[in-house]
Amino acid sequence: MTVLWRVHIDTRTSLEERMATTDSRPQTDREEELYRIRHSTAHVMAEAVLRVFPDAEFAIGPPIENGFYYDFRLPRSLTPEDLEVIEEHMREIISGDFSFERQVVSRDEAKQLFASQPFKVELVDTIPEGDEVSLYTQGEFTDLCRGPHVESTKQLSAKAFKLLSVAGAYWRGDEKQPMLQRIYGTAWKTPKELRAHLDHLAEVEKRDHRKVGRELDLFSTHEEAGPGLIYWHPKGSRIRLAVEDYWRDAHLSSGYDMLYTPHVGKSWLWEKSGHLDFYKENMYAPMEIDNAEYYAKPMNCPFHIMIYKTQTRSYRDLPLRWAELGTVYRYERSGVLHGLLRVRGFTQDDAHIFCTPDQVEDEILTVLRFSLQVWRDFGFKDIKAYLATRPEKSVGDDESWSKAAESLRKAIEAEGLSYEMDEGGGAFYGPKIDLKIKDALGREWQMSTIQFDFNLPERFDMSFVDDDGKEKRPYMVHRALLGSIERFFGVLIEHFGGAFPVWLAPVQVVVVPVAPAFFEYAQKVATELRDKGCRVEVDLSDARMNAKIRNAGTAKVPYVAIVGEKEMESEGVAVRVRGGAQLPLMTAAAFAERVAEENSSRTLSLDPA
RNA sequence: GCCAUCUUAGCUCAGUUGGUCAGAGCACGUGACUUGUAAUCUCGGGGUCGUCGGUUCGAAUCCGACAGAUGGCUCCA
Repeated sequence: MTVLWRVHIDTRTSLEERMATTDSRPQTDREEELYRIRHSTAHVMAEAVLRVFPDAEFAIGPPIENGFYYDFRLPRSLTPEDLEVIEEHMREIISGDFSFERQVVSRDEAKQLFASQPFKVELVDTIPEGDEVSLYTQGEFTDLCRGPHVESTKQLSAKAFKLLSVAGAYWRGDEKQPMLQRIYGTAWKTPKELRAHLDHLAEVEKRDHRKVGRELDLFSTHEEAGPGLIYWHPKGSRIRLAVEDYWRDAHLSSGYDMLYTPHVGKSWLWEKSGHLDFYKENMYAPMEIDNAEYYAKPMNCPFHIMIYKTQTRSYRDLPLRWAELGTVYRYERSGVLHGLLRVRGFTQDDAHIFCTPDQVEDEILTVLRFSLQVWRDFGFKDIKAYLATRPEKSVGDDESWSKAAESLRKAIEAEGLSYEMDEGGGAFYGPKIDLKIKDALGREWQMSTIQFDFNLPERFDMSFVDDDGKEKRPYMVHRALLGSIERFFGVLIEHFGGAFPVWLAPVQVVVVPVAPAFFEYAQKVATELRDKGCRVEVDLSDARMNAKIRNAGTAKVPYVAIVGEKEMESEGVAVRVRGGAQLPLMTAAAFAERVAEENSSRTLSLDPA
């Protein structure tokens, strides 16, 4: 309720949260088995912790995606060395072949048993009336637990788990509650699966956009100049330009108009919109100009509405589709900032659609279809929708809500998208569709959002004149496809691991002369490529050819055009494709043609064929 | 914001118990070499060891505060 329109939250998959939170049992046999393994490994870890810290107080320890965690209150902070000791104890316990014994007790018995465990006592009281209170015991450790577990520790593998990290976590996730220490671990059926998972984690680390961004000289942040604010370097900016050029073209040819609006607005605007009531804690402090308070904008919507209201709008004018790459500033708590994915200043690829109630269904379908096309063009094919409906506290009448939600559902089904319902998960001002996009490493990212707004048109008293001559309230839909350009860039970097397709690559071709004698010809080739619109660099340094090729490879440049005696004679180029493949000798003109074609068709793969 | 960890040259990192410990590789500059598909060699410049304060004869090293970064923190048997 405190948030009017946020697309910039929940940077990463909520899969983990869902597994940890929902009551849903695992779907498949394999999931069921892993669930038991992880849950049981968590108990084994708790027993190991108990051995090291006899005074430990235990909170909760559920299985999560790929692993498990357990929260404790301990007499001192854990160190990485502690994890090794705990792991050692765990291996010992696992090899001990202890069985997991289930036992049902009364609430009073449970409370007595856990007299020295305040968190457990609290948990007993949260078990719904009528549910059994069950305990699981293995070895010297007994836990209040719903189960299920493996039958015995011998069904766990001492070589298929690993403790990964220590983190702080509030008891019951409430920042007013005590801070506990959480140990995260991963557990699998076999050592091979564990290795595969650890390899996956290594790959994720390798592709980290913060690392790749520095290596490829794409962007930076500066603590002296303010955290969470992104500096786009020339190469990063070049990629952004390619993204924005595409974005603009796609919007213009899909019936959108473009807007530019100010970066700040007087307090009147934010009072009117309600942001100062509901969103103030996320806004930058006001600056005073001529005795008035101005705020840096956290959202673009009020500005677009101002433009809407400059004229009396007729039903004949609608729908209006207004898009803006609007840069907004939001105060994010210091602990949540993360590279490009969670920042304090960012550019939304924002749009607002104003339409009549009759047009809503078509508009929603069109905007959904459009966003799917955009994602496919960037090489993301695995997309899932989440349809969020009316929460308890909300504005607007029932009819509008159900009509809006219905149009969202119809659009999803018309596009054949798989989707999940998020009942009551809509914003207070309207239902929405969120799209989650899976990247090359199988991670889900929440990027696009399509949201109805029954609040702002009311607050700003927006209207259009209908065919019966009466003034009516237009429907307003917010939508962002890429979300924020910064965050999209971060995901893009990790999706491609920095090896961008030609149409996005900041440098598409590096021309490498084999010796200074061919510098002139190399420049001629570069000019020919440049004339065809290719982004090309010539390496005229006095480094050796091998070093030049290596540098281009490290920079993940798609093509290296090598020129020497043979090429000069035939006006050709010897092209090496990123990854090492070699194209057949071709003329410089033919190569330029090829790159230009890949550029304009936004080819994603780099096939030598 | 809260918990933990971290902060040494542009980057990646060494620096044993506080006492020539301010180092290496890459990058950068210089000179030589003039090369056919992932690193040629030479020499050189560069850091008040995040900031401020404290302990000590002496601090990159120990203590505290602050800043930033990193891993986490809705509900949760």
